[in-house]
Amino acid sequence: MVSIKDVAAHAGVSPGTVSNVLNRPGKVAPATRERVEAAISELGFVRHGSASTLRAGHSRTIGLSVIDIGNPFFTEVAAGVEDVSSELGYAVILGNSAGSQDKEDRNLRVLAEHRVRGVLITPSGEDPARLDRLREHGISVVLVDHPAHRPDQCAVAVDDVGGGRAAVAHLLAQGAASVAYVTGPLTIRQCVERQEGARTAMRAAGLDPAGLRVIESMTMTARAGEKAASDLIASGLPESVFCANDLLALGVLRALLRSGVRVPEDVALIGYDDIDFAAASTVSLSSMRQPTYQLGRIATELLLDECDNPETHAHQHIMFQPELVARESTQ
Amino acid sequence: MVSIKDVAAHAGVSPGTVSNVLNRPGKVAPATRERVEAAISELGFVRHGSASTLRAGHSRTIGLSVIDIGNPFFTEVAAGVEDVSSELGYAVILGNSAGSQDKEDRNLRVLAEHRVRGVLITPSGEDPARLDRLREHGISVVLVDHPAHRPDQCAVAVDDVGGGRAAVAHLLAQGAASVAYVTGPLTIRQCVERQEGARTAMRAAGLDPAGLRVIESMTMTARAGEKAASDLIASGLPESVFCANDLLALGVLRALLRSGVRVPEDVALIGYDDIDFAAASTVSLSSMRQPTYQLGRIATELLLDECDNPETHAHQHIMFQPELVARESTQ
DNA sequence: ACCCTCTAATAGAACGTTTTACTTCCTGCG
DNA sequence: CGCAGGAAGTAAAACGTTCTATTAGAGGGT
Repeated sequence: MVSIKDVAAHAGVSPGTVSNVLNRPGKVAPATRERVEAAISELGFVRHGSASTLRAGHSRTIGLSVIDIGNPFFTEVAAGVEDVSSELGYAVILGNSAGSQDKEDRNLRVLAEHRVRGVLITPSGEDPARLDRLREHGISVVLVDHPAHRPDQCAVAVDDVGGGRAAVAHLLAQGAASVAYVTGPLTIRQCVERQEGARTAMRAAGLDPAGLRVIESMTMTARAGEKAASDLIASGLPESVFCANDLLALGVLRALLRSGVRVPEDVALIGYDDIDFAAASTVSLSSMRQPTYQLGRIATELLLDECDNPETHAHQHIMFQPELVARESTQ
Repeated sequence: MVSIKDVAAHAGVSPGTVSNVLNRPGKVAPATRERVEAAISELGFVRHGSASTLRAGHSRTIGLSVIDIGNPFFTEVAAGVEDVSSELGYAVILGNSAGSQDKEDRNLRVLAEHRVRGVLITPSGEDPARLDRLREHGISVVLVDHPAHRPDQCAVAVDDVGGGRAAVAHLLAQGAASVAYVTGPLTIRQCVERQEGARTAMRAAGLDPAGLRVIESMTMTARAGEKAASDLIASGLPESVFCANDLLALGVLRALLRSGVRVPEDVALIGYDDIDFAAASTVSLSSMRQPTYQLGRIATELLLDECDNPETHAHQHIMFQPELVARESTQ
């Protein structure tokens, strides 16, 4: 394996000069630089990242820990993260917590061992202590799709209360007099806040928020949505349904149409996330769009700014507003 | 930052012993081991992975380079890769080539610098030279969803010719007398091979393979599928349509239904990949299922076996058969 | 001619592990 | 009693970079 020394010997300079060519090309005379660069490509030298990290004290790698890489929401976030990182020459180590705190802990440990420059994480629980431990090791943390735990920390989130309010306000504006909320586990922050928003909208419209019918599923999949819809049909349909994500909504939609219920004439339906398939389903689905890709991009930019410019960096708590996308299922 | 030396001092042993506790716990007396372990957790020590990699000459990291992380197909592959890696204590560096050779090259370079143990890649082009360069640096390469370039290499693929044949054979068996093939760019190996399979099936049924109507789109999205469907409607509908992936098929389905064409009564329709949404759409979509998650798992197992047991490792070329999943859209 | 500054390059230590060769101590056996 | 052999632990040399201090040389101003 060819090292910096071999390059140095081949170019007739010292290893330090080669290092300068690599890291501070301005510091070395043009003629020498060219000679070194020729030697590099001639020998096919590639820098040993670990040696570099060891000596320099920091790596050009960040960690990304998400809850479910199979969920289109996180996939788009990951795409944003990957794009920015790749532009700035950073590598991304991917961790999938699959909702398990254990797995998340294991992943964070791996990231700590790699001495990543920073970590982007959508935490799967509400315990900030594990993240504080990372910070003690000098690893910056930026929260994604989650409000900040503490002031000296960046976070990029979306207003879930506002989103829930807007979704239900839209249903009510379309003339619905009753609303059901089909949701995932109410241990998940997002589900709870969207529910809270739904109640706010009802209150604003002069309805009793206690009248919100809540159907809670353990998973947030289309199958769970179908199940929820049959519960609704069995116990009497509301005039409108708000689902905590689009997968649930697509399941509800399918089960309703199967049973001869017309959407939106009999029941208006709105989802959340605006995944690609929402627009493509047969009765196109209204939804709350989140700037998913941007979430990933901005979080990464904040993280890398915090790493590369620690003295000028200002911590930011960014809160996006989701955007209502009205389609056939509500009009 | 606490190092192995601090731990050694705190436990009253030498650094070498701490290293042994970490890497070969059997070699150290139980009493000492406990003392060291206590020191480790007391000081909150985490091993410096780069130092370890530098000295040991190899890392516990692999690279994963895919063509489009936004595509559910690759997402599921990634989930399989991540699960196996995480079980065996390996970290995964993610690279998204987005179909660009340049970006793929950049990603491979980053992986080489990180001295990853191996690389899993779905190559975006057909040039094996770049991958050979990795091998010269001692990095094992396993191809995913792509046949092997050379015998001394592992590869995990799916029979795309067979899949195309089975899909079209199914359409013909359902009574269709004409077939259109809606595909992505015919520079993509998978699209070409599925087309070849389709022709084989026609030949086997006594039809002229030249009668296959081919509609080629530049992207493989639902939108492209809708466009393709309007082309078909404008120029006269075939009795059946085979799509190179499910996103195209869902777009075709939607456009057809919108125009009052009944599926499957007027036109039978089959997709490819069997993504989750295929089963969830209003007219559920027939498709060719690929063992996507398994693809990721097995490729990773092969790679890590090649890395961890270089002497006993036997290179394998695995070819899965896709499985026909018949749903409403073809019966 | 002398001192000062500036540029270009170098030597060599340091980063935190792993590993090899070595010491020490114990145990069992002839 | 002496000695082989194993177990447990240590000291010190790597691994391939980066970085600090240092040197050598080239001008430039007085």
